Amino acid sequence: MKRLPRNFYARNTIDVAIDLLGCHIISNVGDIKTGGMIVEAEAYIGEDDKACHAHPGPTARNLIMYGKAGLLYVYFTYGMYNMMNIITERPGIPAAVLIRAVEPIYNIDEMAHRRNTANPHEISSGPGKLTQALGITVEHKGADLCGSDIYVKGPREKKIEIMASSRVGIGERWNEKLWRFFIKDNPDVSKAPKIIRQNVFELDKARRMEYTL
DNA sequence: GTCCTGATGTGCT
DNA sequence: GCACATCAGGACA
Repeated sequence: MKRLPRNFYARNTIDVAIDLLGCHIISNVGDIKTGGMIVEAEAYIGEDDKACHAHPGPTARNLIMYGKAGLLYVYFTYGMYNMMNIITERPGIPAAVLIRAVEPIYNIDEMAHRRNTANPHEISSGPGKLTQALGITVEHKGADLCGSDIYVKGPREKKIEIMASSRVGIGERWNEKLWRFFIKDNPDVSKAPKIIRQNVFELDKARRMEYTL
C-alpha cells in the first residue's frame, strides 16, 4: 500500500468513505508511529445535510471544509473529545468523512498506553478513542494527508464486506441517510445503535448512490 | 449483557 | 444559554 494521493479524496464523499475502509491510517505524532486499519467511517455532505458542520454556512470553524480535499478537519466536542475528519470533494463543496473506528496495527503498546487500557478492542473503537490513541488533536486541523506525518495508505489489501447504516449520535436531524459505513463483523467497529440495511460490497457506483441517497 | 448519568469546553443563537 | 458527529463507570439483571 502507498500513501493515497489527493485525487483519492477529491471525489464523491460516499465513495471516499467506502474506499477508506480497509486502508491504513498512520500518525507520527511525537516521533512515534502509531496507526491501524480504518474499519468505520461516516459521510457528511454539504450545507443541505443538517448533521454536517457546514449546514449553517461558512464559519471560522468549518471554513476548511470548503477548501482542498485531503486536509484534516479536527474539532473538539463534549468538552473533552477530538473528532477527526478528512475533507473531500472539490473546493467549494463542504464535505468530509469522519473516521469513526480503527483496528490497531502499528505500535499497539503505545496506543494502549495513551488510552490507559489493556483491552485491544478499547484502544480505537470509537471516534473519540481513536484520536486519543493516535495523538491527534485540534492542533492537527489543516494537516495535509498528502504531505505531512499523518497520512493514509491504500488501497485495501484484504477483501472485506461493507455494511451501511444510519449515522451515529446526530439525533433525529437527518437520520434517514445511510451514510455510515463499516466492515462487517469487525470487533473494533464502535458500539452504536445499528440500523443495518444492506451489504454494499457488490453494488456498483450508480446502484450504491441510488441506495444511499 | 442493558440502561442511565456526569464530565467538560466551545461555537453559535 | 444550550446543544453537541462521546465515553466511562455505575446500577441493575
